[in-house]
Amino acid sequence: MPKSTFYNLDQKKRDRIIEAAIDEFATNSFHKASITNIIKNAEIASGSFYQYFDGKEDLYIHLLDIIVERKLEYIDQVVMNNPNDLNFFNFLEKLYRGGIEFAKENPRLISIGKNLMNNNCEVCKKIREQQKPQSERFFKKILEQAIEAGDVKEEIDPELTAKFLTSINYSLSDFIYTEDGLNENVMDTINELIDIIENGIKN
Amino acid sequence: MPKSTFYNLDQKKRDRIIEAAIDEFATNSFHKASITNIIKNAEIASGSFYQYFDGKEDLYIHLLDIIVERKLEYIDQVVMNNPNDLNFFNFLEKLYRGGIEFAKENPRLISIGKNLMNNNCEVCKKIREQQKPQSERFFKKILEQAIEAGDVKEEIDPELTAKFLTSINYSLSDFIYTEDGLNENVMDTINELIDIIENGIKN
Amino acid sequence: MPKSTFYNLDQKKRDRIIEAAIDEFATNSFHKASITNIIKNAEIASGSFYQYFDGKEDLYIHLLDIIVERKLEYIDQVVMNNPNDLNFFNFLEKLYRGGIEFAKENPRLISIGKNLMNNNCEVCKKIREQQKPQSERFFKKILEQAIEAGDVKEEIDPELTAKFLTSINYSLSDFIYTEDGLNENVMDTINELIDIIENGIKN
Amino acid sequence: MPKSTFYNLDQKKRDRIIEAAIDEFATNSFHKASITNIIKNAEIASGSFYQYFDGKEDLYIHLLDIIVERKLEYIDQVVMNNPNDLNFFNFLEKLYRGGIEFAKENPRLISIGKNLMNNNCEVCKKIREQQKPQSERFFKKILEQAIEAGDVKEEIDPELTAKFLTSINYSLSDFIYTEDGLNENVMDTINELIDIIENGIKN
DNA sequence: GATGAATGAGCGTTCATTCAT
DNA sequence: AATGAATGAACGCTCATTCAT
Repeated sequence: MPKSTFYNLDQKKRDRIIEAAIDEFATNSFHKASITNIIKNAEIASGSFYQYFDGKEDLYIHLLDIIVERKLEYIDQVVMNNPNDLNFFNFLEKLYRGGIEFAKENPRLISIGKNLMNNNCEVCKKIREQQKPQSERFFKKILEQAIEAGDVKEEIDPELTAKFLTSINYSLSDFIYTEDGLNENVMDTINELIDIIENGIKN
Repeated sequence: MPKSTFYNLDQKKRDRIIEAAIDEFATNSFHKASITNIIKNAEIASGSFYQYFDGKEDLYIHLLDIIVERKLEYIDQVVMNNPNDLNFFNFLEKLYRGGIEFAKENPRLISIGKNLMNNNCEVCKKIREQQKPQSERFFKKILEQAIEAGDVKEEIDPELTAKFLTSINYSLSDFIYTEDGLNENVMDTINELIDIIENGIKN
Repeated sequence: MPKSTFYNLDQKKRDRIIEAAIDEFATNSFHKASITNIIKNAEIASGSFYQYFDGKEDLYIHLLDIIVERKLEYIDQVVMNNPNDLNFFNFLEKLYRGGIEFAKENPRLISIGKNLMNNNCEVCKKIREQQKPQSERFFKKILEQAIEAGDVKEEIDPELTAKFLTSINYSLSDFIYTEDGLNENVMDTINELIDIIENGIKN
Repeated sequence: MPKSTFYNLDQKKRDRIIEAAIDEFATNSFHKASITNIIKNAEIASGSFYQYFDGKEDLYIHLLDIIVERKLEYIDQVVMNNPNDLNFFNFLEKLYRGGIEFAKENPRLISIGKNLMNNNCEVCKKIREQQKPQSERFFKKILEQAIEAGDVKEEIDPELTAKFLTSINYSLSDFIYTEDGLNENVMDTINELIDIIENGIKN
């Protein structure tokens, strides 16, 4: 958690620091990411950094909080436009679509997230243990609701399928880029994907 | 590429170096992985290391070559046992099963692979750009064969579905561990997974 | 010397600062003692500190003045109760006894004093050069009086013996703690000590 | 404990490092002492230092070992010249004399020792707890022998008197310097001191 | 008089790599 | 071919002090 001094800073300076930090952690693993670099790019004094944050790990965790927060805004938009009569597969489509759009607009944040998920350093492991199950629980809950609503067949194992949907959700951002660069027809892709899943588990 | 001096070493010494390197890169990101540590654990002189390899990156690339080579042995076994009358979905099951088994028996190698895929450092990006399309091309080829053989319906986009199957293949190893530890029933999991896919794209 | 602003502070704030400073200098050498820490524990603004004192050294010297002042109160009590018919060795006993009691009740102040005596940093050396001779002069004076009064034999060298008595006085506080913790019978100890000295130099 | 690499160095370089370290620790408390400074004065690369020692604490402990070792040479000389028919007080005189001479010739080592005894930092406390009782035990042992031999009267408490003699031993070096500089007649001083003690505890 | 953000020199330490033997 | 000492840039971080408000 940043210290209160960080929140007392004017918006511009705070933004400069966060921007520099995102840049650095997006292009480097936790250990490679250099506080020295962030300080240089944010144009603050080295001592100042430690008046805002407890240290490298503190900044990193704050960055992850920001990512979750920003991603939730996308999900919220989906949920807002999701009247109860939408079925599970339409909901899933909106969710994945939101995820893709978020990834498209925030490639650096996605990069940080991916590094977190795959880096075996102690800090990353610790943070993962706190955060991992949340996404799976979310998918499990909406799957159970979908079974109850009759959208999804009863025989599937919600826990396993939740893992499956989570995994796809995580790797979705990989679909944005083809061998040759940005894939402009991602939305078609999503629809095909949903079709496959729908054929697999619909009631 | 290791220098010729490395291949002139006796097997035992070479093994010690590779073992130490796998250990180090399996538990640390490229940057955090310490040549100093590898040298210590392999019990060689620090100067010697630079007579075998050009540096850290050279060793890392060699390690990745070893991983690909070892994984191909598993796939080869599957292909060997794969008479032409096996249909696409049985083949896919064997492939994934082989992947899971490989992951189970070589957790350190999988760990290195995951790090490679998700680390945005220059070295990792460079290597990925060289290696990424290979797996997708493999799946695309067998998908096209499966369409021709009538196992898979014609309407699907082979390129997209190849990406999809590749992505699942990569994330498969995540299924080995549940929240509570080792998942003993992975094979059931695979079957459920294949069923979902089969329902989605079969002819 | 604290600035006048310090003396304009209300007693409570002044006490908080001195308390925090004593705590810090009692547990750390001059260099390790942290103004930052003192500021935090005294709950004042960092800028304020430099409106009260010229800096770390200024505060330290002020602390030493306080210690001397407080110790003199103990000695004063001894002197007050010291009618002229007390002989030198009774006086010495009272003096040492007072010292022990002071050390017992003010372990932090003693700790600061010991650090001052043994730290070779420039600040400490400078202060020592100003303060060291005072104690020796005190003992020399009362020794000369004791010789005149016939309590102590004429052959001893007052200057040397003053050094000797001063040195014992300084190290007296070490006797409070045995290897196994607090020594409950310190007063017996003192008496034995005085006996040894008395046998050594009495007339 | 220095690493083996340190002992592989040629004598000259080793001496330069130890000299620089003694200089630094003699004039600064443990925390103030700067490895950077030692490195600069010893004219070695910063990385080299950490190939010789595990770090600051390791070097400090090694320095203390050197001090003990060098001081024991003085004591050994005394013991060598100490035929059994020497009585306790002659022995004590030689011991103190040796101590004084050692302090005279090695003021920096004495300075380091004094700092160790009086610095409340964790490192110093830890080391003290391991080393403190040794000196007192030494004096207690020879006191008990002296009582048995009839040199010292039976009524004294050996433990207390050992503390007393140890304390004098420690503070002896303070006698070398008077207010006005080096005291040339230290040996007379010692004799007077021994006389006082002898009058106090002899049989 | 009070505040607390800003500063930057300095610290101990790590590490990939070089090079003389 | 083998050795291991030497190197020095870079790192995360601390701290006394300054200064604008």
